[in-house]
Amino acid sequence: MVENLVIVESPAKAKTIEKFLGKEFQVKSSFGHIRDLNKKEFGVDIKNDFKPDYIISDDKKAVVKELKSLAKEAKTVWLASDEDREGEAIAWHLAEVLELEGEKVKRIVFHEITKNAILEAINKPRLINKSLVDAQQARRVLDRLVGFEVSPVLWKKVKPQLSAGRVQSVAVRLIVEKEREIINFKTTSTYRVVGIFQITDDQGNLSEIKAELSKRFDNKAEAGAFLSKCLDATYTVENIVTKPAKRSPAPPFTTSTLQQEASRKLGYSVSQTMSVAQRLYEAGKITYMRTDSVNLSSLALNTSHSKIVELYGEKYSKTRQYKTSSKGAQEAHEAIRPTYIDKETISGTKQEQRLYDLIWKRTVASQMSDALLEKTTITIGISTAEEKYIASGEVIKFDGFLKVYTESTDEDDEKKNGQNILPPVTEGSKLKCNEIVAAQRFTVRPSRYTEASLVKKLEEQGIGRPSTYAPIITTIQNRGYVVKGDKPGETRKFVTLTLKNGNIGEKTNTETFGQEKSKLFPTDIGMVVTDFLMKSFNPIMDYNFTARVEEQFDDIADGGLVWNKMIGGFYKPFHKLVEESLQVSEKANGERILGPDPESGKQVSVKIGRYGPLVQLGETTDGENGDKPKFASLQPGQSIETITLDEAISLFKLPREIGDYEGKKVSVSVGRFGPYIRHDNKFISLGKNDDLFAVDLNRAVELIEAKREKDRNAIIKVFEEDADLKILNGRWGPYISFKKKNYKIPKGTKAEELDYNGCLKLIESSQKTSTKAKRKK
DNA sequence: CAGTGAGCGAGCTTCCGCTTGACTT
Repeated sequence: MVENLVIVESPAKAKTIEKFLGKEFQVKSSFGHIRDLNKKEFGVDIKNDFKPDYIISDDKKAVVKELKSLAKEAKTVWLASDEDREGEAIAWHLAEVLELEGEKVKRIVFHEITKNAILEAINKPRLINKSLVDAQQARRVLDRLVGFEVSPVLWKKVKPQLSAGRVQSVAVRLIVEKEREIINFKTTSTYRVVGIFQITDDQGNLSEIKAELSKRFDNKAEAGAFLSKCLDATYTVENIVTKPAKRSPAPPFTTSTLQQEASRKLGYSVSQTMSVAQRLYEAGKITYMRTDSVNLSSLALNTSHSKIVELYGEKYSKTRQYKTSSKGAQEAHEAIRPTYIDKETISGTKQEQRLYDLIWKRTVASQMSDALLEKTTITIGISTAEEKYIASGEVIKFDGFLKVYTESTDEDDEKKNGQNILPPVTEGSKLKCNEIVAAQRFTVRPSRYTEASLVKKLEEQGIGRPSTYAPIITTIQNRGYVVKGDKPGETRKFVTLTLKNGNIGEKTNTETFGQEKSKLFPTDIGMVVTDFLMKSFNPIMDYNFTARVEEQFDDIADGGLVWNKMIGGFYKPFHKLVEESLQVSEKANGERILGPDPESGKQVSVKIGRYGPLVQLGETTDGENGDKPKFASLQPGQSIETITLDEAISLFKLPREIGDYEGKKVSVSVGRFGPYIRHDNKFISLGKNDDLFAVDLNRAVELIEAKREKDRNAIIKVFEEDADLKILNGRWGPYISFKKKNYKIPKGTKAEELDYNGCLKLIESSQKTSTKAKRKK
């Protein structure tokens, strides 16, 4: 029998700690929370002072059973969950469920997983902090109240299965507002003037200075007038300013900054980053990956120092302690760093190695010296005009942390990271002007959020936690509020005026702009739901809502506020909003009237229907006279917000008949799975580059024949015994098709060699496992 | 798998934060 049972949250942590503690300690994991509010019911007894109804969820029953029996045998149970609100609550739930009382239970916390820290913690046990637990209960109950009262309003007013919540609804709001900002953005242009000057030094070497005019012109005429003024101008260096500057490294990674950098530098999605990090953590290669702390342990600081000295020398080392600045941080863990900083590389998959490399560099760089720079600004005067040219350069005098790592930014503008060295000049020296270019530049419209930049924004507002950033992004996409996608760039013309060799020339070029990859776009549903929530539940949609309730949670944690009193204060006005919103009879469908149809004069409108966004021709009230309105679904890429009358009207022209083939009609239309050709009751998807309104009979026949060819190759084997049973070749390789259901062929089994009985066996065994899986759910 | 869009009502959905597997149709 082991006398001491230590319970931590994660099994990987348990394994490490067990090694530090002697044989008389057994370390187990709770796998996070063991109890939660009842999911099938409302879970909160509103009439009874918001009493929570906690239950042990099915997937935790086995864990709890094991912990219970171990706890019974142990003399002392050490609850070592994290030192934040959620961790304290986990400890409390464990104490309750395992029926631990008095001397038998001890609460301990440690800030780093080292032998010393843990032994120290064991020597300084404390009691469970019930105020902190209450703050968690308040957080939990508030989220349940919001989610389970507002979501049903959406089912009634918009569409079933939708959801609303303190975090997700605000995340969607951010994306919707960004989209409207883009829709409403008015592009303007100015003329930016750049002069290219030449100077010859004493040795006769020629060098070039690129300088930008201090003024931008509003239009071509003004820019042209300026260039004319410069025809006979001379240029003089009027002023040279040299200033030292320094740049400091970014702090070590938190969950959110790791997600951002892995997205920018490695192109990982937020969830991808988290699962790769999880594998590194489980392999003992990095510290815990869900954290909001930038703190490094003293051990980490020491190994960083010696590693930096070893690799780059003493003057590259500068030990730094960072302070967390993000709102609502709870700092239960260290920053994300390599467990062993002296290991520059690791074994593992390519993905793991790249992420580890990023973490290693960021951690090490954070403990390195500042980079020292010299910034030079040269002002060039024009003899015939008042404006000045400004040339700026930057020289790195000492690279410091830049030797290892530079943080990326979201706005990858034209600026290069490299140095821009200016040639040596002296005040008063004359410059020869080689060329002046005045180019039309457009204002840049805002870009949509990436997964990672949304996480950044949420963190800045104190919304969501490290463990929830990735799930939030999945949720808002699963609910159909947001889609991740690309947008092709548009092209536009721009004018450049050039002054060279005493002549002013004009040229018109084209450029592409506004191209976006892997960005978050709101759907029509997302917009309609956001508008509805903004109108009916404004206080909850406020960007500061979370921050304000967090303040109250802090008061609860400090013992200054009783949790169910706080919830009561929130619930009364909130529930009134719920009731009021239900009293309004009309549904929220985002309807927009586009105008009359030029042919029939009937009204054309767009709105959300039962099956998604649609256009409608005619009004329902017309139905009295026998004419029912016509409907058509919007195509992917179209939205209620931006569709034009012309685009809407062309949707009614489907299905479009384009001719006959083999005596049967060929038509084009669009369905749930995108645009298709219909022929002889068969459906063939259109290719990505085919235009629905441009496809002709020739192209259609091509596609029909291609499809026939593919179908011929699809059948690998048929059986005399049963016509329903076939072996087919699909997207993922061979599979068995039987009575309209598909079955997998296990790896190592050759499809060609399978006989009738072999197939039946596979079908039987797969049916067994699938019913098992269903039962588990 | 490729129609649909009236209205009613059965029975369903839904939150956020802690954790890791079990899943690949």
